[in-house]
Amino acid sequence: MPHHSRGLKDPKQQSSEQGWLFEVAPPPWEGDAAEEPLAEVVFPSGPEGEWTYLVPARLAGQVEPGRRVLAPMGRGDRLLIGYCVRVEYAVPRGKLKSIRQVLDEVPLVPPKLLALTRWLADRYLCPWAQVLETVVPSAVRQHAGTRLTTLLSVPPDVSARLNDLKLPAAQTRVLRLLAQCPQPLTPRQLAFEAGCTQAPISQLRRKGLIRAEHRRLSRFEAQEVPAPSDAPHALNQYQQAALDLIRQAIQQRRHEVILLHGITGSGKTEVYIRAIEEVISFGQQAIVLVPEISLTPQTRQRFRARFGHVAVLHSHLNDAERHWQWNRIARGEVHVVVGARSAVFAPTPRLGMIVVDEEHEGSFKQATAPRYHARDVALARAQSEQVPVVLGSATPSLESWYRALQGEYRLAELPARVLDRPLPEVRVVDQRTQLGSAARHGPLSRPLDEAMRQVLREGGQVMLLLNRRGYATHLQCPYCAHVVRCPACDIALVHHRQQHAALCHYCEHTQPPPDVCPECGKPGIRYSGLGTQRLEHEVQTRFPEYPVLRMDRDTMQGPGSHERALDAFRAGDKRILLGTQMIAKGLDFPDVTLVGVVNADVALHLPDFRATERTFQLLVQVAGRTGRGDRGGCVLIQTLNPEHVAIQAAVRHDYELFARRELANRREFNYPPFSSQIRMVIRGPREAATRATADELAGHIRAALGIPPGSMQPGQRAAPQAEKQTTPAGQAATPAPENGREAQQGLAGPCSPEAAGGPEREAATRVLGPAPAPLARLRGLYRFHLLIQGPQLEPLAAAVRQATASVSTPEHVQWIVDVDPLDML
DNA sequence: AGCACGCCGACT
DNA sequence: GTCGGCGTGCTC
Repeated sequence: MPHHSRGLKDPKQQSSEQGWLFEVAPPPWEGDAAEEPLAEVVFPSGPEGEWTYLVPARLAGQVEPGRRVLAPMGRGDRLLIGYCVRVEYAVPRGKLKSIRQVLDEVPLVPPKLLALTRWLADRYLCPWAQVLETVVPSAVRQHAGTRLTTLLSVPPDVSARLNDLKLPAAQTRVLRLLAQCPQPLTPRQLAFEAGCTQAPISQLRRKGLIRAEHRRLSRFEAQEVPAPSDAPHALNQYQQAALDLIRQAIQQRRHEVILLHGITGSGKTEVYIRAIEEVISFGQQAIVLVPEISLTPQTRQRFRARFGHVAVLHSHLNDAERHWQWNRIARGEVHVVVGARSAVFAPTPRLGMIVVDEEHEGSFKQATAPRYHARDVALARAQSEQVPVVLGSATPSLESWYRALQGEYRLAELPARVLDRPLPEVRVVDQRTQLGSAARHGPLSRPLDEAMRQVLREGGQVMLLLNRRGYATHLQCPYCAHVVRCPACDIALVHHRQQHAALCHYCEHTQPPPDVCPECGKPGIRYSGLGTQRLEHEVQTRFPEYPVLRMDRDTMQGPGSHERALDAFRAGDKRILLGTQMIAKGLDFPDVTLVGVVNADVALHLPDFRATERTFQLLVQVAGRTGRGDRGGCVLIQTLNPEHVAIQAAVRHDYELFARRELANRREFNYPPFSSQIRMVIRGPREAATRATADELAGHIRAALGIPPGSMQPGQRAAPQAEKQTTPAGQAATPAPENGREAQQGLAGPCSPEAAGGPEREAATRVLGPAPAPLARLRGLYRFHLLIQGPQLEPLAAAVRQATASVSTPEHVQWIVDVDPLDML
């Protein structure tokens, strides 16, 4: 039976039931004579599902849930590594094979985490074993940094008759030395101490006078420099109120979700730290999830300065370190675990709280199977362990915000910055009126240019955000309008002047930039579309006296490059910092008194219903980089859409305005949080076969959901967000959904009073597509996608399970299933 | 995932 | 007459 057919429900729909994550196994003492221990095993590389094996007597105590085993599979009894997920006492049914060997000395996954992995497999529609392989770091599976060692000791009965034994001199010396030793020794150590070779030791072992045991010991020595300690910062009234709310939940040992909505610079971290202190005082541990990008040395220092026993799980740990940290955490030696996405699986024995900082960040969603969202996993884990969760953000995701409005989460607001610093003034530069002077002013409008000059004259620093890397974002022939595209990906190549190459941002394809049109052969290809490289060039030309620092994926390659760049900016060697969104998040430079957004519209018109949300979040985050010192700050946003709600709300620092408007939009189109979604991408080397598989899958899913084929509900569009800026010849353009009607209606448009809290209207269940994905070809593969949408997730999931089980994939066609997709490209 | 069985075409 | 193509199905 496939493991997922048992239908564990979404925790949110089942919050009243306790213990929903746990399996009940009959206690061993209730079994009758014919019953014996049977192990349920799942295989990461092997057939899907759970397989039952006999536990031979010699392994009786060793086979337990969470430990890996070697088990025979198939006619040839090929030995496979599998995870034991359950041991039951039952009468064996049919002919069963036996476990051959146990691979781990202790469970790699403790019982509570094991239950969580099962929940993940159900929720994200992937094999249980695949989840286990994700949750347990490979360093732990490989026992990295440990060595199997022999430890020698003298049994007590031998110690007692030590004087009665008649032995050769060397053996007597060895035995007496070892008997005196408080700890067991390795053969090597013993030989060294006794000043002899291995021979007398071997003799003693053969005679049974020395007992040998084999243990896996860590060879890893931690060498952490103690961080300078840091005193608590004083809390303002809002921070105190938020902390009180969290502490209540901690003290009452109650599961509760607290959404901490705090504007940039409002001191959210200090609230987390105080709450964690409370957790530690109860002898429990806390997990803090942060986006990978904010796992900087500064963040590490901050936590290490306030807590003695912190494990910071960052991406530069080596295998031995990672394994050592995992064991430390599992032994309960760590009070606080700080890490990115995967830290949600930290094996803390007594979890007291989970904090998800910047909970709106898309990097919490894993891009490969299992495509989990760490925030949602945190919610599930916290519920099963009955502990509070704190979700913190200046711009909460609309999913979280909506739940807070519905009363599912408690809302704590930090509406003021620490030390009562004001928020920066945000001004819009309407580039529609600047068009005539664009040639003279290039990427920097006159107001931005003047503001920069003034700030630099006064000794301040400037940050410029441009969320596109490269020099020119497209290469186009002015005669035949041909745009140079990636041969494998059907996406425009970006010119990188430093590498002197045209390259594809999706597959790393690189080619020399053409100087004649590859289509019509005429010379003079136009390099247009502004990227960070060209911006750097223009700014440097315009401000020759101030060296410019550029941060994007191209300049931040080597280890430590990030840190070095930020140190240079902090020291004031560089006065102008420009870059992609990697400069927008979390940085704290008190001398930055001007932030310029060079083009706020970059992400605004992508074919994705979250485009407005992403733009608003980015603007608020980058605006928050200024005004953090005594000198105040100012933000200039260049845009062609000054009336757009994302920009207007950012100008006013008004999250609630944005949320109200965008929630109304989501409700109208039944997008999340008013519906659940599953996206499927079907890809393959041949277009026709790929499309056929997508059609077949869609047919099965529609049938399973009871949707007649070809039916179109009112308001349904033929394709899920399938608009491309450019449509290749022969490919039918599909009608596009408006990803933000706000674009047209602006703030003057209608806004229904019940927009964010009105009565629930049942959203129709529908299947959009198949249609070519916005990235219709990637790395040489054609891509089609389906969007399955409905009021509840579980029926959609059931339909997808049914369909994927009954459709077979022809010739290299693959599909992926993405539950709660964040990315629609 | 691997491995066998199975049912049709070109070789000794 | 066999060797071998890889389509379907089973593995505790």
